[in-house]
Amino acid sequence: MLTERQNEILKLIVMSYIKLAHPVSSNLICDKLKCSSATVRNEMMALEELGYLEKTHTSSGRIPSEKGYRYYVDHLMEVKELNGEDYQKLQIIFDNQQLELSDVITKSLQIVSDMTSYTTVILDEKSHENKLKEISVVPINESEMVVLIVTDKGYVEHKDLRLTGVSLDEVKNTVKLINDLVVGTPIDEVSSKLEFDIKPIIGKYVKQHEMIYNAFYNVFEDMSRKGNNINIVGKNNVFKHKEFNDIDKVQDIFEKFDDDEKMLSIKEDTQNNDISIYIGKENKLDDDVTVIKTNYKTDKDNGTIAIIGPKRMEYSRVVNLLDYIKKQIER
Amino acid sequence: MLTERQNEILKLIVMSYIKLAHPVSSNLICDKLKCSSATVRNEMMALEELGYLEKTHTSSGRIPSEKGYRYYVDHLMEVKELNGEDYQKLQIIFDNQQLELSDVITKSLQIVSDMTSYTTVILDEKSHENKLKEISVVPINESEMVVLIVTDKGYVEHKDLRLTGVSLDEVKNTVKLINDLVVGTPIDEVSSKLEFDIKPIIGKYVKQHEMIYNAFYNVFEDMSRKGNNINIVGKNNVFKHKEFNDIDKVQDIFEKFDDDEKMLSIKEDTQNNDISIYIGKENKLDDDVTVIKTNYKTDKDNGTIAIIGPKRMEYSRVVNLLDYIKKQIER
DNA sequence: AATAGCACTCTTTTTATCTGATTGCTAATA
DNA sequence: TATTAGCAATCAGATAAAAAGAGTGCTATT
Repeated sequence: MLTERQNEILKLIVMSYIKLAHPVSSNLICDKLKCSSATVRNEMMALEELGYLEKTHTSSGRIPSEKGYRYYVDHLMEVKELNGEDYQKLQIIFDNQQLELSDVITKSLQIVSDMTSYTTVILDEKSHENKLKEISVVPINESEMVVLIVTDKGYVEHKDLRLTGVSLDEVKNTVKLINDLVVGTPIDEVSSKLEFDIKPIIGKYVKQHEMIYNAFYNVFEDMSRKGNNINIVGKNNVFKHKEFNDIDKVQDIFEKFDDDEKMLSIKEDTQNNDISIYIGKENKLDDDVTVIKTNYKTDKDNGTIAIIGPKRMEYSRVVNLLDYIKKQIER
Repeated sequence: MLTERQNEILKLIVMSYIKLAHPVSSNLICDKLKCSSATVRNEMMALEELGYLEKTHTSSGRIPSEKGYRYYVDHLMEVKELNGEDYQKLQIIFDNQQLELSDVITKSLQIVSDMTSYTTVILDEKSHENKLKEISVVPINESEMVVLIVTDKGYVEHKDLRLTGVSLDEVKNTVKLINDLVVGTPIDEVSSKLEFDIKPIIGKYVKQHEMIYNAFYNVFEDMSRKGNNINIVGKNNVFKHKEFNDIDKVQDIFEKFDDDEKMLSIKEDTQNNDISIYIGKENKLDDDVTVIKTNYKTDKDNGTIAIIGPKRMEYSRVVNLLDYIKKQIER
């Protein structure tokens, strides 16, 4: 257990380092505390021994270790109200009744990205709870048509189909058959339902059934596979932080941004609905960053929004922002 | 006018620099030419005086100037066949009959990006020649519905509509009205046609006409504005070239990639249908890169594909690749 | 327990030196 | 006259040494 003064010093060091990105010296701290630099040094030594602080070299000031950030976040950070300016800028988006939900999410995170200089991520998963609402077909010319699929949550998917030597009527018959039998099925179950319910009987109603059946089967297979959406906003903000002042580091993180598997790992591991913070090695993305995320759930879809920045992050501000956005989009 | 030997030397220098990314010395050249390094030096001096070569410092070897690259491209470059490996890798995509055209384009450029380590761009403009084919509406719940718009070229757009206090029948009446009167109209003319043909008479058929009219008007306005699509593949390849070994340069080009106006400027300025090459200052994107582009035109849509790389680019290979892709997608 | 003082450590910056690549020029050669 | 050999001059880049500055850790003192 840390003493009151150690808490105070650790807090000051974390806050100073977040702000100035420079190892913190005993002198800087003793100005704000009514004691001498030597005393602060003694305490710093203790904090380092306990693993909350680190040095960049023998005679440098101290920087927080990951354990230090974690302790700060868990015990020292003051969670205040969302600051006024941040609030106002976001409110412009939330007040706009015109926007669709997905636009609201994207735009609000765009704004957060701009305001904070961090990178934001939206991970949403469309497919899971969507049920097939309606399929329709629009012919384009003799051999081509567009298949439109709408789910009960308003999610739309479309696909070009090229079928030679098949009459439009036959396709329409198939669509009618599917609409009659499969509407209401969760979309990732449609293709298997197609296989067991439609395939055996389609021959009765449709002549060129094999070709048409295959085409639709593929459309639904594609669709259920397409579920995951990754939207990364403000990648270029990476350049603004001195921990990425090295071209190899930048390349590394950019390649991770493009690695879907890595990015999807952000979704994992949250049981609760709160805001979670993963500092450095605590996240699977990159040891040099902190990921702060939360899940959201609306009647249309659910997903995860996350903010990625250096470990030296404005924790309290980001938590406030995420919390506010989550509440607004769930409203 | 350059002498035969000067042509030969310039060509060797450009080719060597493209390959090795290192200023070319007189020695390197005289190995391949039956004359001494002193002779080569004299010629190099002449070529520099004429503006085809540059030095990085007083006693460095020579590198091609932009004028040098331009001369190489116009007069010295041998345009051979597409190389076998490049051909084969692309052919896998073009042979895949399953893929939609837009996927073929994206995937083939993805492959080019991977093979060459350059960045590729697809700029396509959907709206211009598309004519409205069919509008339909799928209700989601009492107040929400999805509007689906399909054009004669198979381009699909959809939008959520929230209308409170309006019956579905009235919306369907409106859609019927629009379908009857506006189908066949180019999509960027639809909203004005709506204003002059539909607005005056809609009141007769639909009660809540104002609200519904406005909703549809907005949908079409949005749609015609959405025409331009920018798809950049292989941004991270920038890291692979030594001209971008500087973090500021990388940041600069990444910010340009995100600047739609800058990227759209790539489309401009081509009258003909050939392949165009813009070296350094010749392009509006960035003085440090070369942009090689061509327009394509299919029955579905038309657009521009481009390859962006350092000025020290494998010109002949890239031209071959672009040419081949263009021909394949226009087939 | 807290502090003042000071030697010590290590980074950063500056300056100097050396090495190697390559040129431009001059004089000799074919 | 065109080509070449030879050589001093130039400059980037690597390596080393020196100086300056920031901040610590320890010891002795309050």
